[in-house]
Amino acid sequence: MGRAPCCDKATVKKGPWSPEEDAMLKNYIEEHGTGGNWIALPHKIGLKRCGKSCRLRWLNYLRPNIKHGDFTPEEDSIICSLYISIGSRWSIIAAQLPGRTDNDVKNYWNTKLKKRLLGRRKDRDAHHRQSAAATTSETSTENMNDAGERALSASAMERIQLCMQLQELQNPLGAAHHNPLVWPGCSRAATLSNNSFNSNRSTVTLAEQGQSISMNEHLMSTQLEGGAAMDGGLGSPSSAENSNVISMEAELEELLYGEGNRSGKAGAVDGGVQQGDVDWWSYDQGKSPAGCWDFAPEATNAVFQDYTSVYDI
DNA sequence: AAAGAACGCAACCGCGGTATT
DNA sequence: GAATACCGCGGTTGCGTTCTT
Repeated sequence: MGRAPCCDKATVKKGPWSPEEDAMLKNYIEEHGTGGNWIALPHKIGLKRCGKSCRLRWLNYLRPNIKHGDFTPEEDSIICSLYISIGSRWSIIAAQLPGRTDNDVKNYWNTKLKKRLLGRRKDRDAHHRQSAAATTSETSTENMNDAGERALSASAMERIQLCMQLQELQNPLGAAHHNPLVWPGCSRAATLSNNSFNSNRSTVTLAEQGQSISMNEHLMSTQLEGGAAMDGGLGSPSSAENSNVISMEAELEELLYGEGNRSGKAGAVDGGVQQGDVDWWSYDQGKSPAGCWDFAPEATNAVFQDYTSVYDI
């Protein structure tokens, strides 16, 4: 037995809001506040809208100081950094971007940033399918990996891919072959994979405060659950650790805009994937052992194990 | 110029968490 | 402790706009 609906769907209006409805809602809230009860609000105003719809409209559109469009490179960097560390926690990510709503950030990620970073996936998948069809000698290990990949959510897959890209950038010589993936800001993963955590510690510039803090400190401060991603924040990093802290921003910048565009990244924002961007899906195995899905199956398994352990999939 | 495809964004839906009774 | 109601979130959908053929 499901929960009773919050409103009568037969009498409630749906679809785009009219300027009149916007004005009614805005005027009422500015004068009286929400009253702590969104469900009752539309009745008080005389709107034929669901309370949830009113709340969404207010938070995403009518609220003062809302910014729309034109995400800055700094905002791009923050979104990517946080997405890699905490996944699709849009409300938390949006909280670091003054004037941005979670819906805005989510849409921006889905329509722009994800494509910019992972846009090669379709081509790569098509190529992979062709290769698979051309040969009947797939190993059982490979099949297991395919199943493992399918078992992960799209979000998890994206985060794995992004982390691998970052690791590749940080360690182009392929040492990552011996260093299973470490999630930025996650010492538990580092422990599980017997790896150094320091080189992957992220630094996020908080646009609102104009200061830089480590991703771990940041995540602790955002009161995320005491799970995996937060463990890296336990205790203060030693001076040795501090000396090894590498800002993720530069790497993200490179991923987002390509090395050739780092100085002119603003222009690249609107251009999508361009020549010079990191060609993630075209990496071959010899060139990038840990930087793509083609690397050794045992490494893939380690990645999945780490990931599923840490994120409790 | 027209048709279809792709894109971008606003809005909706359903679920989990939490407060209240 | 159970039931209920609401809030807030993330995923998804629908539709208008823009681009491509």
